[in-house]
Amino acid sequence: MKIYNSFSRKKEIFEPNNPEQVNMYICGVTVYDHSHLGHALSSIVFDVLYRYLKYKGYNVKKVQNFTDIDDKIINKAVKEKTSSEIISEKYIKSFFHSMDGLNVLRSNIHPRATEDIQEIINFIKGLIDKGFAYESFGSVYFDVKKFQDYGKLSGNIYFEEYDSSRIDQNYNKKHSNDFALWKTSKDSEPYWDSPWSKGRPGWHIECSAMIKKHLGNQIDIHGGGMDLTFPHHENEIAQSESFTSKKPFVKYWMHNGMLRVKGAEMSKSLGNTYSINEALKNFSSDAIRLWILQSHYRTNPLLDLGLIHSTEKSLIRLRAINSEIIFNPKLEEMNFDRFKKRFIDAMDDDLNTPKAIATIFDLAKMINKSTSTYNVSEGLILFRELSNILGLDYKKLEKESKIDALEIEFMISKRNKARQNKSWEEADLIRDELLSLGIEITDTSEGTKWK
RNA sequence: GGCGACGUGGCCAAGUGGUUUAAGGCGGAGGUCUGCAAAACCUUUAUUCGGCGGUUCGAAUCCGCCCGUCGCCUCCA
Repeated sequence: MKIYNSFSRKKEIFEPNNPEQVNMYICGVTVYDHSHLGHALSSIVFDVLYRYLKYKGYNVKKVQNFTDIDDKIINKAVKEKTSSEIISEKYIKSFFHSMDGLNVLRSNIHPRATEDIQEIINFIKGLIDKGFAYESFGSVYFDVKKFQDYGKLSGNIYFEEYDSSRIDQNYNKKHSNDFALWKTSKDSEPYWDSPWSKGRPGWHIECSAMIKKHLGNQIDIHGGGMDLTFPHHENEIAQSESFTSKKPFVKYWMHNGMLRVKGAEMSKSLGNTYSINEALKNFSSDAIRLWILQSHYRTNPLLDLGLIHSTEKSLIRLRAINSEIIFNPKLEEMNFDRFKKRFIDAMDDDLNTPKAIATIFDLAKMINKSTSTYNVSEGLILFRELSNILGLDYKKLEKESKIDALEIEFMISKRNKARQNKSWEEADLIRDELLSLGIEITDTSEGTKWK
């Protein structure tokens, strides 16, 4: 299997540090709002990676954090006259609701920054002891100039010359590009006791501390959005490699592309977001997953609800394969191995899900056209096996029916009477009426079906 | 200013030197089936890959120039 490593900027053969065990860490969300479709993109991509690695026989340990203490959470709590715990708890629940709705498997561990404060403090202490960090007015900063490799992931070395006006002059940092490990708290802000001040952790340190605690000094895969490459992931490398002296901290860096909305990145600060929970009211999880996975994960797709809608249509055929195909054991068995090979070859090539999906559509077509001449049971098993890797479960979008089943059956029998009398106009009228209620009628040799 | 990506049919999107005169999805056209539909299946829908040069026996795929679009560099998946 090959994976594109953002660090080397090349596709590399995937060989975990331990041949049977894969340790992966995915940057989670800051919980101050509902998760949006950009988060769905990232979560689905790494969910598929997780499922595929397990399919390939690895033991996989996946950890995804929650940043549950941060300026934005505090601001929101102030605005809503409540505590940051209540805010973060609310949006963690919302996150899980969204992820369950998208059929994203839970990670093995979902650590929260506030639950690992002691590890974070110990980590910072270690960095100070080793000379990589310094205290300043109760806050602690990482001394970027002490870490020779700074910039090796992102290539951003001379960024301090970019725009010094962006640096908050109130911080007492040695260099503009030093970043906070510990922030002293102001006024009524939440705080934890530390050797330096009552305060809270900086953003980047939690990931370093949690990775060390839950996965060890060196991990196989670290994933997240491209927007995190700098400064977040650059800073993680600086912290972790300085603390443990083990290099590389991460063997494979994976970054998904950013979902765009009419040219701009979808982002909470731009206010152009579309929440996952909202999307799930209008589209099935399969449609959202297929739409996302039909583009390669390193591209920046444009959000277009019409495209998700057309994906929903393409699912009709796949759902029918999953639920309606009847195979005949008396017929000669058909071999479908070539589809499996195509699928695996595609996924082995840096998760080429568009190609993998094309294989599933071709497999579906082959099953459909062969049912009367061959036993397609193995094709069906394979179809479900491959679909599962992509997290497609073929459940329909649950919409509350405005009409109950008995009434539908009554209308259908009424229509069939009309059909027997060859009163086609009346029959079509009833069909249209049912359609307007969201009920689709299909006349088959075994009678009329509806869904 | 620095780092980087991309430009493929009406739309979305794979493919990155020869089995590709370009996969798959949506949409369009015709057909089988049907009372008519729907679904399914069959046929069809880019001699062409932003433009111009070059390398090569051979390029959408490599190189150069030009045009255009976009991402990151600041909290963000």
